[in-house]
Amino acid sequence: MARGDQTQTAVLGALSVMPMTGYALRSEIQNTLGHFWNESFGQIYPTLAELERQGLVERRGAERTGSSTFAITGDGTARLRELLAQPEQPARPRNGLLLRLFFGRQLGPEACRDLVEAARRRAVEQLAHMSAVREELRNDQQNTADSPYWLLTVSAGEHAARATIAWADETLAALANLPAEENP
Amino acid sequence: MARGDQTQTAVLGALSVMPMTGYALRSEIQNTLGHFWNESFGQIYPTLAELERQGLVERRGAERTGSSTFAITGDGTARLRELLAQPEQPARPRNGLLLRLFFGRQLGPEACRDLVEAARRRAVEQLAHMSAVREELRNDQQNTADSPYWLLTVSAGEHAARATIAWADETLAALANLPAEENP
DNA sequence: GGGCACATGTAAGCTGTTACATGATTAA
DNA sequence: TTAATCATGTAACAGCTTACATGTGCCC
Repeated sequence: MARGDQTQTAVLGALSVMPMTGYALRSEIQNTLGHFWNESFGQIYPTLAELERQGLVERRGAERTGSSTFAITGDGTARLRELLAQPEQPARPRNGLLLRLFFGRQLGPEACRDLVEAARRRAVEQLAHMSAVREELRNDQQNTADSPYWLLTVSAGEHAARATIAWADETLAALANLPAEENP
Repeated sequence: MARGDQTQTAVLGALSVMPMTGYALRSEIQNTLGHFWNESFGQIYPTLAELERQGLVERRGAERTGSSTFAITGDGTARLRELLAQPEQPARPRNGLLLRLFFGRQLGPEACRDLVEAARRRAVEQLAHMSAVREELRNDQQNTADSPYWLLTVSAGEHAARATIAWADETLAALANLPAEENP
């Protein structure tokens, strides 16, 4: 699966749930897929244009007013299934926190502690966000066929956040026992 | 912190542990930072050239034979500390597994199960790899000043892997109770 | 002498972000 | 009427991968 196809997958997938504008697409992806996916306008609009050219989505509503809704077509749904069945594109990891900690000797234990505390705070926030999404899903009577799958990704976010919190607590305890770096 | 600087951080950081060739740099980054960081030759060599130009690293050994060792300079160490102190560059998440699961209704429960099982296997492998690294660190009498920090990143990898395994087991149980998608 | 690991580098090209330009609609 | 939000798009650029070109040293 070429990299660019992953954006097509995300866009077609979101439109398979409901038709919406490019702008709404961005918000939805940010709010709902935010903890594991990301797309910017610079990708969404060209991708929509390309998908329209291929007949995989349809533009509805007045183009002249500058606001149009996109809907997935039958071909689009078929293409989506094809794309989803392709092997995952392994993401290249780039964790700035762990990079800094790895060279923490140069940075010193106090700065490391600050970084870990910040990471812990972000994880706690994420946990709260996941709870909110879970609640939303419970109260939403639409999309009952999709929601079991959505909950799987929420659960993944919760597990990851809890793991981060547990690790941060351990790490803070370990850092407290480390000597301050004597800057040579 | 501009994005390109992150590669400089990784390169300077690795050279702060010990001098080595560009080739060795790549191997070290892949083996030791592999679970949270990534650099390719296409970045490493230009970065080394740029760092040399700025006097942050020194090239030692016969250039003509095609094999030279790079060592960090005093200025390089200062620069490294400066870079490490910069705020983290938030990585844009792109998790192909969760993207597929989110649209799992289109993909069907069986294909989802295969994906989750594959992810579980990868996590089990990662856990084994982390154990091996831990063992290596225990037996290594060099770098005793750095190793406490290295262990923090190993621990992060272990927590993440265990969280993935726990999530995968829950998810597989949940998927077993889902009806197969009737393809319309 | 053949193959493999070590070693250095470049160039093409893709992916993705950011900043900008533009305008409609809505609420204060 | 002004500001915010909704909405669409483009262009420049940064970042990174991949493939290629090239050569050495060592072991079998």
